[in-house]
Amino acid sequence: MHRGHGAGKAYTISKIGMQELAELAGVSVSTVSRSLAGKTIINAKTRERVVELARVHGFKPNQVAQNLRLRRAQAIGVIIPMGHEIDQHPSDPFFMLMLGYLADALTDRNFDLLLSRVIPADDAWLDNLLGSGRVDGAIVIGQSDQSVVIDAAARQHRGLVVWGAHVPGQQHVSVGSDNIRGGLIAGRHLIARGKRRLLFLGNPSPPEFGQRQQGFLQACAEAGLADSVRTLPIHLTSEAAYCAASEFLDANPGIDGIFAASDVVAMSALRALAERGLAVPGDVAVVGYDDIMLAAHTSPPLTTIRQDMQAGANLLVDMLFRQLDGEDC
Amino acid sequence: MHRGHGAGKAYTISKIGMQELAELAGVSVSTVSRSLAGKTIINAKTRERVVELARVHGFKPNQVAQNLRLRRAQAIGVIIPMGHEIDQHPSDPFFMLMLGYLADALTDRNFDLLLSRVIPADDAWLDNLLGSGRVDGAIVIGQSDQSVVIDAAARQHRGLVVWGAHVPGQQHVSVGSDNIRGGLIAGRHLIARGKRRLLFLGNPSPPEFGQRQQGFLQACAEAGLADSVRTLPIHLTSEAAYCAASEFLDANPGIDGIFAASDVVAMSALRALAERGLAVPGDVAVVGYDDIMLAAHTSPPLTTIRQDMQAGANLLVDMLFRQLDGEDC
DNA sequence: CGGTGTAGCTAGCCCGTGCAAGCGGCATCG
DNA sequence: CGATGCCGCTTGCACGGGCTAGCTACACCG
Repeated sequence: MHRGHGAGKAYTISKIGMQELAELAGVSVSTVSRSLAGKTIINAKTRERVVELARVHGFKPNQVAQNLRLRRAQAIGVIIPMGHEIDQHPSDPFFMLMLGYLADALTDRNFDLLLSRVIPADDAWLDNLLGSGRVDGAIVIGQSDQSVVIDAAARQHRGLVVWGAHVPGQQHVSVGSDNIRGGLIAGRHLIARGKRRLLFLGNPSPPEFGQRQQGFLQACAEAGLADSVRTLPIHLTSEAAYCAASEFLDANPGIDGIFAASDVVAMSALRALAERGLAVPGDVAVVGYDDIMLAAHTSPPLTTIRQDMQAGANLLVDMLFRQLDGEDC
Repeated sequence: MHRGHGAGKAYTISKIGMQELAELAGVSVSTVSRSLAGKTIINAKTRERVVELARVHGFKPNQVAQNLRLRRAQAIGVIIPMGHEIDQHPSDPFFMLMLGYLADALTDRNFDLLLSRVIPADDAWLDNLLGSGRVDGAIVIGQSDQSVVIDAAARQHRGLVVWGAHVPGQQHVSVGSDNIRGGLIAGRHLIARGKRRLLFLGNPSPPEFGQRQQGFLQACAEAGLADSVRTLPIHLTSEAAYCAASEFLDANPGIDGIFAASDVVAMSALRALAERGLAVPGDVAVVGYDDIMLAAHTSPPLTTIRQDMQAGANLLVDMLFRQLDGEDC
C-alpha cells in the first residue's frame, strides 16, 4: 500500500469573510448576504458586482453559520442499525444500493447525507442524532431489533422514516416492500417447480426477514408442507452464511428448495451447493431476495424477489420531507 | 410497496435550550455549558445537578451552534466522483466496503461522515464542499478523471486525502494499493497457467485502472505477448460489462485469459463465459481485482487481487487527521 | 491582605432579516 | 409660498441564533 504525498505545500488558508467582502465591495454585510442569496431586492448592478467579487476571492458563505441562523441543518441522517448482526459489515450490496438512491434523492433537494453505522449499545442512539441539531430528519434502514427505540424517537421528533417492515401498531412511519407477499411468491415458485423439501435460510428476528419467512411458511402450509419446512437462522454475512449452509446441507441431504432471506445469502448457498455437486435448479432450486445487481450475474442467474429500491428510496425521501413540511402522515 | 404510518402523533417538540435549562438550574448559561462539558472548574455538586437536569429534560446541546463557536464541523466529507462513469451507480460493493471502514474509523474519532456522490459538472465541486464549512476535511474515493480539480483543491485547503493511484507530480496526498504491481501479479499468474491470448477488461482512463492495465501489459511484455494482448474498455456496471464482454467473446473466440479491472467486472465475465459453455479456469482463466466479499462466493470462486481495504481506510483517516493537526505530509 | 475556588458577564463565532432611513420629486396642507 | 409627508425602491443598522471562553467578581480561608 502506498502513501503518496504531494509536493511541499503553501496552503492559501486566507478564507475571507463576509465582513471583508463587504468592505471590498463598499457595501454593508447585509447587502452582501442578500446579493449572494440572489434576492431581487438588491439592485441588479450592485448584486452582480458583489457576486463577481465573491467569485474572484473564492468566498463561500459558511454554511454552518447559515444553518444556525436559519435553525436548520440542511442534512438528513441515514442510519444502519446493526443490532441483530453485530458483526454484519454493511458491505451488503443492498445497503449500498439503497444508500446510492437516497444520496441521489437528497442531493436533488440540496440536502446533505450524514451516514451513521450504529451498533446500538444504549437506547439513545437515535434520540442523540435527532436531538443534536446536526440533522433535520433521519432515515433508518431496517428496524433490526430496535423497533422500540425507533417508536420512542418517532413520538418525540418529526422527520423520521424507516425502511423495513410495517408491523401493526408501530408508531413510526415505514416504507418497504410487502415482505409477506414476497415470501409467499418465493414459496409458491419453489412448490410449483415440484420442490417439496424446503428451507428458509436467514435469521427471522428482524421484522423484514420474519415477514419473508412468514409468507414462505404460508405458501408451504397451502401445499401441506408446513411440517417439513425448515428454517436455518444465520448471519447475513456471506462468509457466515456459507459456513452455516454448508454444514446444514451436509447434515440434511435431500433439501431441494431454498428461499434465502437476501441475495447475498442466496449466493453463498449457490456456492455451497456447487461444491457439493448439486445442480441448480435441477437438484436444488434457490430463490433470493432483493434483486441486487449481482444476482443476474451468478451462474446460473439467481431467481430472486425484486424490490424496487429506487422507488422505495424516493418514497422514503418524499415522506420524510412531507413530515418536515408539517404534513401529518 | 407499503407506506405504513404510525398512530396519530402528538410530537413533543419542546426542545428546551441552554437558556431555559440555566434558569431551571438557577445558574448562568456559561455554568451550564461548562457543566455539560465536564469542566472541573465547576463545583462537582453544581455540575452534577445541571447534568442530571439536562438528562431529565432530554436536553442536548445544539451541535451546530457548538461547531460554529468552535470553528469546526466535526465532520468529514466522503466523496465518490463519477466523472468517467456517468452512469455508474456506486452499488459497486467496493465502494460500500470502503465506506463501511471509513465510517468505522471516523466514528471512532467522533466525526460524522458526510456522503457525497458527485457528477462533476463544474470544476468547483470539491472546492465548494471544502470551503463551505460543513466539513473539516474530505476523503475522495478514486480520482476518476478529476486529478486536476483534486490537485487544485489540495493546494488551497488542508485536510484532503484521496484513495486511488499515486501518479508522479500529483499535488494531493493519496493512498492506494500498488496497482501496477497488482496488474503485474495478475498477468504473471495467467501466463504461468499457460494462458497466452489475454484480455484486459476495463476502462483504463481512471488512473487506478490505467495502472492495473500497465502492470498487466508489463507482464505480457515479459512473456513476449505484448502484441497479442487486448484491451476492452467498458463501463464498470455489471450490466454494461456483461454485454460488452459477451459481444467481445463472440467476436474474438480463443481468448484464454482475462484480467478484469474489478471483481464486479470479473463476475460479469464469469457469467458471459458460463453462458458460452467455456469452463473456468480450464478454457478461460479469470482474475479480478479488489477481493470483495462476494468474490469467494462465485462458482468457481474467483481468483482476485486482494486490496486490504480496512488498512487502506485506516491509513486514509490517519493521514487526514495528521494533516488537520498541522503535520505536513 | 493575598490566594484559591466558583460562577457570572460579555464578547464574540458568522450569518440572515425586520425595521427604518434615505433617495428626489410632487401633492397636500396650513 | 414654504413645510410636511409620502411615493417605490434600495440599503444599512442592529439584533439574534445557541454556544464557548477570557476576564472579572465575589466569597471564604489562612
